[in-house]
Amino acid sequence: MMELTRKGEYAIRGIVFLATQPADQICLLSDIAAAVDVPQTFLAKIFQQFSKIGLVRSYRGTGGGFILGRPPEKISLLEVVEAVEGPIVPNRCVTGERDCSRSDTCNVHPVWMDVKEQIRDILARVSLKDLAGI
Amino acid sequence: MMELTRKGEYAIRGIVFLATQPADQICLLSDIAAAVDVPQTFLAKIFQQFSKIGLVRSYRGTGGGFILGRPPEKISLLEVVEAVEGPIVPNRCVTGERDCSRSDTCNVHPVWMDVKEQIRDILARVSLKDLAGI
DNA sequence: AATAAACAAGACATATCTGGTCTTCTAGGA
DNA sequence: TCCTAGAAGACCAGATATGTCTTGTTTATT
Repeated sequence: MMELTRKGEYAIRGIVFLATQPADQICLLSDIAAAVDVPQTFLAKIFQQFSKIGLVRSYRGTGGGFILGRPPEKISLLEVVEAVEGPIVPNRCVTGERDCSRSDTCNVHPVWMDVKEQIRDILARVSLKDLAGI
Repeated sequence: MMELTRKGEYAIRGIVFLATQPADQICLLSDIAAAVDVPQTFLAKIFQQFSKIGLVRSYRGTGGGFILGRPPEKISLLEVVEAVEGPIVPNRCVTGERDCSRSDTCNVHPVWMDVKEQIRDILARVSLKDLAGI
């Protein structure tokens, strides 16, 4: 359980690769996909999600492609993962204040809250710079 | 992401309820299912998994039912969760030594190892006694 | 021994999620 | 005006999640 999906795995591989490239170099999606061994059309979806929240910047047309939206030390693994997998929510109770009729009496609740915070902490502390090994 | 399935949620609810009952009281599956609001047939499957690894003990025939396999303070939340959801494995690399061709060069690997250990630590520290609020 | 109460086990059904593909559209450069 | 490259969304197959149903097997009771 608690497994990252392929989408999340591909997302990390793709953006970490981008972080290894020179900061001003616009990378072709096809090159990224080939480099990290991910189906190009699938990676396209992922990078579109990145683009919407500014993790990467996209350029269309001839000579287009992608570059990081911020310096790699300013992008955390947490952001990358949550961008494609959604917020980290170990169980339904933790989702929000809402819709857990048991949350007031549920002793499990605080345990999941703790799990959630620990995971987020760990992932937030790791940047693309760390992962790219620069 | 990282979400517990309903099966896991039901499993916890069911066995925690059992922990609130007197230690020597054999509980009917139908009573447990009703108490924690879970489909009985589904809960049956879950308790069969518990039974196989000794988390609960089952008695068949008239007057049959379930009791905890060990005192509630000797059963951790980790055991319960892993019994029905499988081992905690945040990404595929962490599975084992095997089948991650990238693991040697992959900087993400140790991060997931860390996540895995933190989650396991937290869940291992919580017992059914804690959760039952005894 | 017959019967009824309970769990065991596995086949079956359905809905949702994953992992991808395909087509069409839009933007920019040559 | 072409051609290139990303944007966006429809589409689809397979896996997984979430149950249900049927048919045992075991046990206590009468």
